[in-house]
Amino acid sequence: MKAELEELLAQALQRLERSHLKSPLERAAVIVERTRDAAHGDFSSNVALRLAKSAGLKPRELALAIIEALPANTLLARTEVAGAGFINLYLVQGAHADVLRRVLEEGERYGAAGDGAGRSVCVEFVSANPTGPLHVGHGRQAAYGASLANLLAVTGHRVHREYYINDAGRQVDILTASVWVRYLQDLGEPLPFPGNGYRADYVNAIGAQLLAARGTTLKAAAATVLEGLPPDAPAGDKEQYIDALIARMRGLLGAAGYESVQELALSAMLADIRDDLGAFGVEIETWSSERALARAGAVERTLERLAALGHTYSKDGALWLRSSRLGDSEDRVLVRANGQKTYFAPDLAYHLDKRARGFALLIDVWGADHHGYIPRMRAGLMALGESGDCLEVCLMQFVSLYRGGEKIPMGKRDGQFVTLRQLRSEVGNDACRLFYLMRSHDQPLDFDLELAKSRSNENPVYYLQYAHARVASVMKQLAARGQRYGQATALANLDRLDSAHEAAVLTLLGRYPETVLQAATQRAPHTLVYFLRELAQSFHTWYNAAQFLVEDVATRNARLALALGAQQVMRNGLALLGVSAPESM
RNA sequence: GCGCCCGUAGCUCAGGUGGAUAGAGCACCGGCCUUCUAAGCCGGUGGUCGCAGGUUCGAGUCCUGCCGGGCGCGCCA
Repeated sequence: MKAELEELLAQALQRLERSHLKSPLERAAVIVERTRDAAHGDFSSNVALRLAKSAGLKPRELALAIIEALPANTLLARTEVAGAGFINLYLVQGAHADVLRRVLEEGERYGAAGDGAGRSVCVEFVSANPTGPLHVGHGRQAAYGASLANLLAVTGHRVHREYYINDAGRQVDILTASVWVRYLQDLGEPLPFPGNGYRADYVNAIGAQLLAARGTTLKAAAATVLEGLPPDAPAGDKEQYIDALIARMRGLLGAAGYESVQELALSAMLADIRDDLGAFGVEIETWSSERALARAGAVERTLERLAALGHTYSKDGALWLRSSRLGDSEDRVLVRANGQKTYFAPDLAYHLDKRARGFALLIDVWGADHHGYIPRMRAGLMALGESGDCLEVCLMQFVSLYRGGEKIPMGKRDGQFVTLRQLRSEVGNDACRLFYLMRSHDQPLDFDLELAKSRSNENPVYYLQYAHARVASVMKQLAARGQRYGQATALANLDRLDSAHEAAVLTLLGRYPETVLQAATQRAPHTLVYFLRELAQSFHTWYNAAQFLVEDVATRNARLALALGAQQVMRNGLALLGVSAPESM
């Protein structure tokens, strides 16, 4: 609709270009937008204001000339010049009815607008370390990533949802040792729990699982384990202690024994995470393992390629990337002096792998605390011959939990944090998803548990769902009265939808595809939430002002058609947000 | 010190590539159920858009400098 109107204006300008105007006009200057105020028509354009100077005319004069030069069309009922030189456009009545016709015809496909042109996009999100359950911060990333992926999919992109598992490195070793200590404690060994270990219930549970699976085969005496180890905190250094403990565990169990504990711990954690996301309605197509990638030699190949291209050098015994030449503030270490790779090296290999798998665009959803990491990743990709533009990072600001106005402290090591699972079971998936998506991603989120739980009018979830359920309820009432909805009758009588309330709902239905496109383009699912609130409000207002189930068959069916159209758009929008659309409440 | 994000109504926040009188929810005040679900609707109160300059027909939006808040600046992940 918008594009067609812009085309009409462009044609009018072309005519003027020949007769009135001196300098040629830029096509890009023709912009038509929805009006905020119905008194300004359905659409308006500021093109005359923008071009007045170069045309050598006053804005209002130019606007008038443009209107006179408009080609004949079937869209516009009337036009006017208003304000400083705006051109207001009023659509013919039938144009609104056509929107409803399309909604009912396209059903769940309505709103799909194909600007993506089949571009393949990999959306990587959550990617939490498998050393503990997902917490409320991950939940926000999950809701956002899933919704963004949905939006991209309906705007013509080929979307792939992915989770990167950091299943290598020191944190996983610490988890492994923590589990083993709990296991030994269960066997009665008087072993102190390491100060730097993961002290939480889930570690105890995995320890018990290990005991059930392996019996006493991994047992070692506390004295043997502790012999010669440096002191733990507070007397000593907890980092040194845990590293020594891990080394001791490897020595006592052997590589295979150690690996088997780690395997069990990782698979338990991953099972929990998969289950959690699944229950949250978040679909992941590929779980990429850092370890698997490393074992396949991808990290080594990446380092070799960087070296071959002259982007690395050695200094102080470490291997560095010349990232400062590619937009980063400084060079970055890839391999430490002790021979161990930094987190950066395998992560870069992983991103290269995604490109090799054919994704044109890599969208990463990260926590805001990782923002300093972006230039380095981009520099790494550029060093590997990729375009810096192939990576796009969406930063999620933090989530703070409140209960009754009081902030809940969150720390990962002390076991005090609130998990996503706890949050979901307390407030429900729908409230979770919507609360997570109500704010812009670069706005910190204060999540109040009591508010999200409340079944009151403070809770916006019900407001949206209620609009959907109300239509279902009307249809049930219709059936109870022994009447039926006739779509053909409805479509033949759409001119009965002549009230201001009905016009408002129709306009919103027409705006839905633009909203979806905008939300996808700006990576901003929250704009869809705001739209749906508007739609719900517009519907509730109409519902209260008019009776749907009236005697007159033509009017009744026309109104039901509009109600069903609003319900359809509400359902489509909620689906993109991952929120359910109930038939009754 | 440098970098990223933020500052809009009492509170929590929206405000596509600059546009017409700055919006919503909550809170507060007053109305609406013998009629399709009152988890709803209608009306009202409430603003120097952090401050100061600049760009132009026009700035909450763009530029510069301050002030205030959050986060990050490891051979951690």
